[in-house]
Amino acid sequence: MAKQGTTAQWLNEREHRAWRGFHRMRAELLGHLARQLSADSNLTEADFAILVAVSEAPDRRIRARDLCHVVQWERSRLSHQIARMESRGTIARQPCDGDARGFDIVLTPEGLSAIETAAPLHLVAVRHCFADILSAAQLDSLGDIAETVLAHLATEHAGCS
Amino acid sequence: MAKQGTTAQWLNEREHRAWRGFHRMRAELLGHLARQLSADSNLTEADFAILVAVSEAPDRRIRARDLCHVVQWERSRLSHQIARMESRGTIARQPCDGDARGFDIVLTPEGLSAIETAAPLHLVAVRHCFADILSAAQLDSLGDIAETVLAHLATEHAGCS
DNA sequence: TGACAGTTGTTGATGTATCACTAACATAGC
DNA sequence: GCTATGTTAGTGATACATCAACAACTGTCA
Repeated sequence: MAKQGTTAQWLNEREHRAWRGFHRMRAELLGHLARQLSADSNLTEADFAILVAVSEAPDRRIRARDLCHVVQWERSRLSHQIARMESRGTIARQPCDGDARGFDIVLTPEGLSAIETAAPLHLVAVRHCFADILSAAQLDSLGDIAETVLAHLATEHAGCS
Repeated sequence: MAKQGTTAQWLNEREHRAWRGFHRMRAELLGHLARQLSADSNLTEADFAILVAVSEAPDRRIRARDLCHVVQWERSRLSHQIARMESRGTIARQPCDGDARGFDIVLTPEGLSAIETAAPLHLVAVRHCFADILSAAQLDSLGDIAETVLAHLATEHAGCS
């Protein structure tokens, strides 16, 4: 690996442990939950997120544009995902009145039953591998850490770059 | 959303904050670092991981099988990544003596210069968005949390399921 | 009207992840 | 030697993510 005259300290032991740990936790934990979800309900994480968002919307119907904001995805990513889920029969597109450009996304009966089965199972998995094995202090600390990092990134983006 | 007679407590305020925070931190932080890396060095995170691993191996040469262990990837995932990087000219495959099945991965001159440029820039980014904005206590706590979760998942897998 | 900027959503190319499969090898028994 | 069995190595098919380019519609303003 290279070193440059422009300094930039290497990570010390503590920093390195935190960074590596974060990476490995992310990889293993999310991988585990995704496999579990797929085995239990034949849904992907993406499917699950969309189904939850639609099922929580008023009348279980939401315009694609608004769904983008709820799940914090880009339009294109949502468009591809919607197309896949439509072909699998969990959701459907319906015209959106007042604006011929847009579409409303609604749950099909299959989609509704899928999310009603999957949600409690997924909750148990999150409890089992995450919430129940960490202390209150650890949960608070993780919340603080995330808040700190996210706030930093937000100011970063606000100032453009 | 469904509730089932089989209980399964919903996440409380503290648990929910930690879980949502972890998810959003992962998405925003890793997304930011990946964009930065791509802009600075025209490398993906996967490219970076492989180049680091190869450049740290003895003689800057490592057998595919061993590289799998170093980066903790599945063979198949590595195989695809190697093919892409070979086509982009950052690494090359060479026959491996003693075993006609395997091959060694080596850096090309382009690959070497890419990693020597990228590594210090990436380090600065990790410092700036992560290591430098968290306290020592927070770094320790995150390390502990990751260790706890990973240890739990390991025993989980050890006992099969 | 009609030009035009902004919004909404789709598409295609490229990159990435995972599963199921085949090829190469090792070892044991005949 | 020659099969049977199991392991390791790598690829192909399929699904998902991201980016850039595009098409369709809306509202505004001349």
